[in-house]
Amino acid sequence: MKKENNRIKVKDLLVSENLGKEVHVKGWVRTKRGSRKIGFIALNDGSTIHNIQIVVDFPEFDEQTIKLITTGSCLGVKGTLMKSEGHGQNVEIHAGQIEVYGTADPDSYPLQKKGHTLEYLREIAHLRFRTNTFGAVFRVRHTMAYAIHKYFNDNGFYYLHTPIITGSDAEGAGEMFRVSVLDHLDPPKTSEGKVDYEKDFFGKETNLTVSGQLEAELGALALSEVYTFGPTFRAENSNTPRHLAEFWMIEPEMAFYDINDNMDLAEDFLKYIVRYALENSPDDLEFLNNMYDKELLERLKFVVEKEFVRADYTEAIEVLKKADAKFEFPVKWGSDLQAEHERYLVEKHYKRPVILTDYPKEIKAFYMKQNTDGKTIRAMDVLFPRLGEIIGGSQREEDYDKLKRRINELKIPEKELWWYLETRKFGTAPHSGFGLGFERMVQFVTGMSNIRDVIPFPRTPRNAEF
RNA sequence: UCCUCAGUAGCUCAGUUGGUUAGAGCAUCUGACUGUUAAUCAGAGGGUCGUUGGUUCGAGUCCAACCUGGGGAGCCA
Repeated sequence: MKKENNRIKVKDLLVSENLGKEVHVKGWVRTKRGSRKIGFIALNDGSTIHNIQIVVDFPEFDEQTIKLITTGSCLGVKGTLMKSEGHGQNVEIHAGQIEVYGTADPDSYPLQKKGHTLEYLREIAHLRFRTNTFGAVFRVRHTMAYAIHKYFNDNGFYYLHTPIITGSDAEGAGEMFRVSVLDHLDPPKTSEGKVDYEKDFFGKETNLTVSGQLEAELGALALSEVYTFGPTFRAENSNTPRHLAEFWMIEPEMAFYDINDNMDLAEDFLKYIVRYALENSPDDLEFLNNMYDKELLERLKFVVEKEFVRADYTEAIEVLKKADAKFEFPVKWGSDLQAEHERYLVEKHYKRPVILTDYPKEIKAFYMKQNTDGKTIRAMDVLFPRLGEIIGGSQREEDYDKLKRRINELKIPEKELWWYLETRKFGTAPHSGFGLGFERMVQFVTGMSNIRDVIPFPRTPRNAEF
């Protein structure tokens, strides 16, 4: 790879053995301190959470130039890499030449040397990358995204790009964002007075996808093992630290996997991502551990090392009924588990991640494979500490008649799903899959408590800034 | 969407049962200092108290609505 004009990244300089050599570094000023004659600049270029210290003999430089070096300004520095005379760092650069690329007026630059609240930084999301915290979070996010692709690639999965714009609301996963080019003040109308989407761009009603699963299934029933990893949209009015209107979802879909194979994959996959982050982002995770969540590293190691507990829904209900805890919502077979129930199972009872299976069919989606008892389906939810449900998946119903009957029972427009049903008509196969919300996984690994702090530009109700 | 807490200087906050001229730390600016580590020390500037309306002789403080943010819940990933 061609490198730009001999610049060396801070990450490499900090472990460099080339003491006494001339080096060129570029980055943004975190702090400047010192006296009349000597100054110290902490410079960061995003390659690592650590800064390189630039030592400046002020009398050797033009006073006007020195004045431009303030917190947030951008510099290129040529100088000599030296063993540091001070404590706190091994090496430092004694500046020979300083070029100021961009100034940052200290009076109006919104970031101080001192820490800020996450809420304040959220308001300046265009600049928050320049803080230690967000540098760490987004480096870890990248590492995890890479780990996901690597895991699937190494295991023979194909990355399938499912559509962002969809013509069906089949899954019923939530409220959708409509995609339309019609004049919303004066749309064309049908003779019945409704909006005439035949006149719209696609000739039908279209929305932003809520899930790539159904399309992924089509791929799996030919390519055997596929996964999607892309943006997903929900127009729900959810105001919580765990929900976004636009988030990234990972959805593997595998032919010939039953529910047990599915669980094995989910557990192995989650452990792989956590292990990969621990091994490849140790500095960033250590920083987050020290600053925000003292038990973070311990918890991550725990997840990697311990086997997840597997239990079925009915068992979980029994545990909850016997539980020595007061719940706001009643525990009853047939109703969905509430957040408090999930938390009790994971944090109090089993004390490790839990995979729950065989839920009542009434509370789960139409495409899940029905058990022979006529009451439950082969669904599995992976429950994590702090977050609750992090993965939802199932073996899919591969029987044409059963699937069609369920679609009709739930009054889902069968016509819209003709293509989905055809896979069960021609060469159907047992298959399974699951969905993982990427940001929730990043939350778990970074320990950030608000999901808005693990995606660069969060989209939430009444907020689409940047 | 519901419950709950909050909104005062650039940032983080204090502000007593309603009472004269609204405070602190940090940041910024000026000065001092030859090795600092969120440097230190001295001084200075900086406010329509979220918005609108109301109660009152008098509102940062009480009331109402709205806006914004945090936490919890629902919906979910």
